[in-house]
Amino acid sequence: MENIKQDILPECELHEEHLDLIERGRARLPETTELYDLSDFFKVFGDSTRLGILFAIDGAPMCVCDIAAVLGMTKSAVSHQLKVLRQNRLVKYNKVGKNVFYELSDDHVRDIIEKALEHIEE
Amino acid sequence: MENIKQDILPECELHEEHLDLIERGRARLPETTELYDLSDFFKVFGDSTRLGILFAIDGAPMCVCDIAAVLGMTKSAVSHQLKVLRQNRLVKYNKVGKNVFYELSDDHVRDIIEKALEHIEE
DNA sequence: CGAATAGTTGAATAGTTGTTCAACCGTTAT
DNA sequence: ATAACGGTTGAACAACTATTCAACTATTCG
Repeated sequence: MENIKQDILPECELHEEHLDLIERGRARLPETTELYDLSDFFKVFGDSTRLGILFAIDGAPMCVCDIAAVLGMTKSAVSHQLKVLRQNRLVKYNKVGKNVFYELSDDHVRDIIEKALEHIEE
Repeated sequence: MENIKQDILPECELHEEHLDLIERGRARLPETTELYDLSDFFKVFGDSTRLGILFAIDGAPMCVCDIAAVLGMTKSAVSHQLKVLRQNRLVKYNKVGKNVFYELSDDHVRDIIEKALEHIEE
């Protein structure tokens, strides 16, 4: 999902103390793939439509049409975003007749959003 | 940062039960502006370079050049992303001679990243 | 002073992303 | 069977975003 950029020569003069800081900084850095997984995860929450969907279905499962009505959007747009949420396992669904009811896949999702809300209100 | 889409007519047939579901869904939905603030906040974390910076400076303040060396990127690219982190008050800095040392603005940032890491490892 | 280094910035470009539109599939009801 | 509805999908387009490049500021040092 993103390009890899590694092992480019630093452009600044590297005194001993800085070399030490760089060494320590590298040690704190997670694996590249983990960094990408993490940013991809946050990207899912970085869209107001997807957040809206998560809030809407939090507590009561809803079908696509009703989610679209709640958000004031087309079924298609909502369905596209539900696909993203599905792929990241943030929602689960079950079909009932012509309807597909979506709900939060677990309470973990709620936690993450609440933590962020806390930070914002300050 | 995003377009507003509201009060579009729902396209699906609205039986009474669905009207009730929609009503409840709307009640759970936060204010539009709050939804945008929240998604904007997550967007900041939705980039591996910015996450890398946050991990790198977590624990020890670092100057731009050293951050660039840790990540294997140019100073310019790092500086651009530091600006985003500054604007969202996730980092603070102080100048020492020619260097600008950046550090995490508070422990809240750490918490949020850890919560997400928990969710991913599963 | 002038040269060198650290950092910032704006414009340009390439890549990504969200919504729309139209076509499609599956289920239900006539 | 066929029409109608709920939902999904792929292509296209517009808007956005991250990196690069070059130019710039500020500070230090000779």
